[in-house]
Amino acid sequence: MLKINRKVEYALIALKHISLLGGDDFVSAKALSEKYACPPEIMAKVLQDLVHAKILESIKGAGGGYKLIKSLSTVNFYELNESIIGSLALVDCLSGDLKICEQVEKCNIISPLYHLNKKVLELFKNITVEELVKDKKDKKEDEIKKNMLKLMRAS
Amino acid sequence: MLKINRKVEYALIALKHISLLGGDDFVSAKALSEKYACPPEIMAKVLQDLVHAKILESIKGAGGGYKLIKSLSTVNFYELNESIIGSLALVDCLSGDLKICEQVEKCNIISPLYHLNKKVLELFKNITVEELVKDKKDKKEDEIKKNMLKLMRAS
DNA sequence: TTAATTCGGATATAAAAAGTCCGATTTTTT
DNA sequence: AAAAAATCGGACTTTTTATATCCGAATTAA
Repeated sequence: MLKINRKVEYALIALKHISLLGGDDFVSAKALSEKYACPPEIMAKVLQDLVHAKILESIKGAGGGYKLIKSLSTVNFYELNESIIGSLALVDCLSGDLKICEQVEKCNIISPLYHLNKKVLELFKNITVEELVKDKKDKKEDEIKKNMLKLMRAS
Repeated sequence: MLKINRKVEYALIALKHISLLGGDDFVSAKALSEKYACPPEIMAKVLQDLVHAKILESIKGAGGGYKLIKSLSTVNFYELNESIIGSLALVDCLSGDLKICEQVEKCNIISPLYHLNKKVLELFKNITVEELVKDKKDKKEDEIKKNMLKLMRAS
């Protein structure tokens, strides 16, 4: 519940890698999937989505791959999500896809949810992807990784 | 994606109804489920969760039901979610349940996601359930309902 | 004693997310 | 010319999560 999509995580991971590369270097889906231990097909699809969104450019064929063609300071987290999974919303009746909800007529909480939904989306819109892939280590990161590794050893 | 849980919606719907009732009136799960067109068993479970969270009090037996025992101004939306579905997080590795993530060691985006996650949860913590069930009609609500009904007729 | 209710566990169904597979195309390298 | 390394995109399968249902027990008012 409230989870962001795994593909969006892969996108951030890939964009961080690619943005650190810089220049005219191309990186392939395969290389990224190996480096970050995720399924190559999914990484490939995510990168394709980013091409469609004009965030990356692709070169086909042997030696091909992807490079950045848009400054990540001009892409916000809301847009990134939309590029990959489509419409975002806390509840279906507020999503762009307008799924039918049988409860509408009886529903007594539409309006407050609309405002809450708006706030969350605004939060996402106010965070650039650049900020999310910025290369800053902090204690939090080490702490989280440490705890996770401990947990994994224990199980 | 990013959806809040349907049970939480039922909880809000029920709490709004119950808070408008006021006083010492009890309302049953069955009555609520009929009024708001949702499955009675689910409404019942949600109400039980709210009893466990000491937001409602229940009276068993014929003529029994639920009433409010806590001011909704003292319950925030984060707590409401936790009462009903447990730990909230944008990604599993940041949830209280600490699910194992095979990518941890390779992951290069933990820290920014930690901060984003914190912001969203803080947004939820800063909204009281009282605000969410406040009885204010606005144009948005009418607009949304109108669009939804049009959509339903069209299909 | 019966009917209406809460309570809680178990299970089933449906929907969504995540992952896999396949075949086509493009381009470089041999 | 052929082979290898890539992107591309559709279809499909599997897994997980969310939603819903079912059942039986306990409680209490009528």
